[in-house]
Amino acid sequence: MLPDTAFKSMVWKIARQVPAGRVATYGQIAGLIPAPEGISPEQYQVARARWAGQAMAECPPDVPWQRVINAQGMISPRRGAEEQRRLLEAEGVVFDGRGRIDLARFGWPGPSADWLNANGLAALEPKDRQGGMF
DNA sequence: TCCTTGACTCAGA
DNA sequence: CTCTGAGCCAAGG
Repeated sequence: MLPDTAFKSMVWKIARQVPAGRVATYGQIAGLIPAPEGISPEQYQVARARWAGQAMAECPPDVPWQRVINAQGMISPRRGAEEQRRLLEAEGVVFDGRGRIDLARFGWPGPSADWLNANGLAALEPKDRQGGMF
């Protein structure tokens, strides 16, 4: 589904950096990855978050997929959502009455500057801009 | 070729 | 703060 395999690999690579007990959002992860070849920055800007979601749907077993959630601090409804919540709670993540996680407390700050440099990435853009799905 | 269907996000009411 | 609507790319039927 995703045209660029490198993009998917990058999403997974970043997702693997999220420590237990912390959560990252699709847009946050996608925001660290430069636009794939052939995609205009404008288009990428609005579609990347959905792409990140798509990439997570195909992630290999060694990726802590449960630590990636949507920008509202909630688990995106789908098959397997219950298990995701269980795994997160087991790591110490707390959900409020409506199934939301306080990103101020459990949100992942992002990879270190060193890690970004080592992987040829730029720092997270100021504001994660708007979404757009697949 | 047309239509549907997604692990999304943000602006505006 | 919560809820709604619109924008969005690509694969598969």
